[in-house]
Amino acid sequence: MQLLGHPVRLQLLDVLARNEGRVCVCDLEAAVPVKQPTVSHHLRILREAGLIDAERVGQWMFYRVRRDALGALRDRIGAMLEAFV
Amino acid sequence: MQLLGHPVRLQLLDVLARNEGRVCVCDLEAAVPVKQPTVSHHLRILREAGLIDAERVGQWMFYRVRRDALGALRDRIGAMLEAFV
DNA sequence: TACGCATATTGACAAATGTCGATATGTTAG
DNA sequence: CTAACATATCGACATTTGTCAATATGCGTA
Repeated sequence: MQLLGHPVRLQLLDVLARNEGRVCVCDLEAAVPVKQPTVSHHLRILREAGLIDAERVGQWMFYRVRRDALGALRDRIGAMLEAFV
Repeated sequence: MQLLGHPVRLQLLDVLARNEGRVCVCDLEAAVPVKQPTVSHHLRILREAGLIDAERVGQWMFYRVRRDALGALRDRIGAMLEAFV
């Protein structure tokens, strides 16, 4: 849950979700108010959580959302909140 | 979002959601692995976020979930995640 | 009034998290 | 092979967040 509690990570997910295909780090970096090492840091967190995955293409790394994982997360969070309502 | 990112707050919400009426701090304290001042701290955070509210009854404070607010939060989070999927 | 109880607040400290500069790793082009 | 580029990792530091002991506040009772 605290994965989604950071604005930079939400922005990254947002950009990745909008761009159907893959996005390189350089583009993500441009979309977010932190420097490149920090972008890599957040990308790693998202990747280790299984929400995105990465693929090397030439000298670039391309990331994309795992819509299945995000769907499952949405379901889990929805169920949790539903139990509170 | 980071409101829901702390286990103690989730436990508090859980207890409050289960008990339809009101729950006093002493009962909440028993349900959670932190000391009383910390419970008060988290309760304040939840209250300031509008997710619960408090009422004084004699020497006790009774808390209860605001199911409307949690419903609204669920909807907002759901919509957000839906946009990512 | 004074005492005891329930909760809140304060202040200090600890732990977790975020950030960045410097540098390492891997890639392509010449 | 070397240079230039893209990204990752490291290490130090700053910020945020969580925690608790001590204390304050508010209420009921004698």
